[in-house]
Amino acid sequence: MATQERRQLDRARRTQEILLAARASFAQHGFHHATVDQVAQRAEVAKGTIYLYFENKEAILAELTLCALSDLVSRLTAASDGHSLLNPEAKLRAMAQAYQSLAQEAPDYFRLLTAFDSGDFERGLSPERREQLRAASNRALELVTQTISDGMALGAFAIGDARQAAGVIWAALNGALALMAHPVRRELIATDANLFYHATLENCLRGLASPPHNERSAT
Amino acid sequence: MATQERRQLDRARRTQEILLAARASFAQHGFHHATVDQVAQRAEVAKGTIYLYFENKEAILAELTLCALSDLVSRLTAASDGHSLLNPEAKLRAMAQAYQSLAQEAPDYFRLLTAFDSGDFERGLSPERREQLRAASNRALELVTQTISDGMALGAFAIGDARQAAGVIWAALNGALALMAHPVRRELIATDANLFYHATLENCLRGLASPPHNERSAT
Amino acid sequence: MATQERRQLDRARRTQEILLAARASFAQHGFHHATVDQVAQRAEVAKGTIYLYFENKEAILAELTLCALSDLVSRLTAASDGHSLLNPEAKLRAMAQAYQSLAQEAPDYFRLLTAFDSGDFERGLSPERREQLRAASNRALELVTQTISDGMALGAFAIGDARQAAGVIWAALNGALALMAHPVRRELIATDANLFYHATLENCLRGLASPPHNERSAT
Amino acid sequence: MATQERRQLDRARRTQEILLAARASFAQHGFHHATVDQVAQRAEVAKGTIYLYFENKEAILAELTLCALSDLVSRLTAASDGHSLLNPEAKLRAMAQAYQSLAQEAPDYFRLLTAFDSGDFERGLSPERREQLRAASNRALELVTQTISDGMALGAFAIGDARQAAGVIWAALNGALALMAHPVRRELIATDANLFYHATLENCLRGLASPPHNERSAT
DNA sequence: CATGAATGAGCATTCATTCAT
DNA sequence: TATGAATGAATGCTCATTCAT
Repeated sequence: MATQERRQLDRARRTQEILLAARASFAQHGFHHATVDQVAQRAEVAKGTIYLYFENKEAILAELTLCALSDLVSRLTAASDGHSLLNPEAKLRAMAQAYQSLAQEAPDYFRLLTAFDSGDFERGLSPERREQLRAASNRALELVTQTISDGMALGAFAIGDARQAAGVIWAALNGALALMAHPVRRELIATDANLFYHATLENCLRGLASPPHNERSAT
Repeated sequence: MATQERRQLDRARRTQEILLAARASFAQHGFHHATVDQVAQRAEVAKGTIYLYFENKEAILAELTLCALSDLVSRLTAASDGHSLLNPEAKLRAMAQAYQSLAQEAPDYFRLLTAFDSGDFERGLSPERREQLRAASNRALELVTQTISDGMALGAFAIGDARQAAGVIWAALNGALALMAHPVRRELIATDANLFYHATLENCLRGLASPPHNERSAT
Repeated sequence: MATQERRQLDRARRTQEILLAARASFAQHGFHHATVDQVAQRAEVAKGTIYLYFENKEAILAELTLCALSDLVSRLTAASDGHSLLNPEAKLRAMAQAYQSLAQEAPDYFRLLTAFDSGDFERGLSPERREQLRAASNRALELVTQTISDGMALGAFAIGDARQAAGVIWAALNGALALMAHPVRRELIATDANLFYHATLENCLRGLASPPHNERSAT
Repeated sequence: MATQERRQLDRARRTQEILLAARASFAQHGFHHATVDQVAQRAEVAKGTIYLYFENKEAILAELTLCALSDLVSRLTAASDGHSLLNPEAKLRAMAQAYQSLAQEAPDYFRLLTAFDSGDFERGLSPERREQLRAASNRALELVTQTISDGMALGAFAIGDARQAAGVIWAALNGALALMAHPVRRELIATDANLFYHATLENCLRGLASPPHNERSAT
């Protein structure tokens, strides 16, 4: 029936409105200080309505994080698809840029991912949600891993474990973005955020490409 | 007067007790969920007394973060001092290990640093506190920067900006520790935390050492 | 028109369904904690529909109480009809047993009566409802009163006011059932519920039968 | 130290004030509808203060119930002590009168007892509280039981189980008071409350005194 | 008639901070 | 200086009731 379709559309639209409002509120005040009242007000709904669409304040956060991850995967996929298999370095650069674009264009989304990474909220997370988040994260990581694998096959990367290497890049870029996100830190390093991100990426890539020279000097 | 000295000592001791209690409480429940009551109880002090020593709950956090930074600087200094100027790579490895040891031996301190990095609390931060935090951070970064400078002078590192390079390492290691701190992430990358940290570090070092090969393929 | 009849039947059926659902919900969670949502769900009706059949949550309760009273009257009538006018004591015993059977077979109904007796809900009771409840109660009491009157006429009971005596029996049995309904109380008295109820009844009956001996010793 | 004494006195006084306020509020609106705000306002304290003295809204109720039971025990004891062992009937009458006086002079207390009897609140009752309540109830019942035992020894009562008989009286008087507490019920029985209570009591006493005549007609 | 989405007042409870002693 | 009782604003969540479709 058309009515039912309409219903579902309405529901989806309303859900989106609430998510949007929550996203803004969380970004502005941080998850802990944002109140459900604020979200409701911004979404122009009654407070109770929120609870018709989400079980919890935390559920909103989880959903939002999922959206952020989904956004990330989209960007990474697009970046990956836009480059030849034969040039894995270029592909990685494109993906890194996609990551940065997320951080710049949707900083609130990025903060959400960061917050999730830091394990700040895990209390009221249902197992299914947790699994969804894990799966989405995995999709993102897998894209990078695959690219590195391709590079290894081509002899472009002198690396043993592709997935680990993907993690290393992820970690480094994460760290770079986190550092740049904080005024005090940015000021400390005294480099433009873009440049710094770029420098981090290139350092990683050089590291991937160069053979593991003797670490005998270690320890 | 001896009385005054005594007073200052008492005050310092009491301050330390409160900080210790707060550190434990914050670590156990997280900053937001830890209550001043708990801190007071653990410190065996009346709640009001807390406010004689600290302006705020946030001020305790700031002080604690400062302690954490100070701890970090100590460890880095010790690591730096233990190695010859002539082997900057070894020195960097030692400093990285010192960083990791902080994260492992004083995870609560490390979480504090991470939380500060993520800009989670800045609301009630007095300008002086902020400056103190900046200065301490700078001291830490400077130690790394200096080592890299030395390496550049020795020709060991093919890098332009030592401070930036220090930042890159910092960012990467930070990212690695952050990722490994989260069970879901750790599981995702499927590598032992120590190994992953080590891999990240070595990748950075290789990146520092290898000359900037052609980036023509970059966008 | 047949349509109208159909309508009325439908309405009645629906009303019954809702009442049944409410009865179960109220019994399970207690009136205060049962929600209209639950009732609606159990009745397989939309929440709004409830309000087409009942003005209020309280109105449902009132109606249910009325049903309970009606059930009681039925049982009492049956018990009364099953015994000869010539043996009023046996009749009273039968009626008391009917009362107990209600409490045992339909404990939710009985709780409703008890709750009504305790005056717990009177807020949103319309005057008509109140009158209906009074009338039904009166019917029940009248059956007992009549039996006692008969007994007085036969000389079996040495009592002045039949209605008052009926009230006394009612009160006593009520009290017995109430006491036995509470685990703590039952444990306290340390008697089997059935036995206790029986003892209460027999004590009442002995009281009815024996002449009012000298009360001079009373204060 | 005098300070500490003062403290304890203050605390006790405040506790009493809150209890008094709660007692009034609960009586006026019923436990479920009374709000902590109301209690606080009536007690002329801030809402938070309530929670310094009581863990819960329910805890207030429990304490209040305990007070009510304590009051009851006092009255029963006084009534019991005022009469000779040699006249157990008079003693029982005095105790019944004490019970009634509680219901009349402290109807809110009595409602509390009734509510507790009806098992309305048991959710958040700590085991210790429950035990306290049981113990107090037992003390009350024991006073009646003892008197009946004495009467049995004197041959005044033709009864087998003293404790059960005490329960029967308790139940009957409870039922009488409950019935009289409800306007609709009182109107129904058409007797003055005092008279009805008295009639119930005397019927019980007659029942106790008269030998168990043949129940052959039962069933 | 039936639906069920929307409402928003209401509530118990927490906790950082103050201040009289 | 130390105490800890008092404060009261703030918050997440519930649920009876309404009303547009």
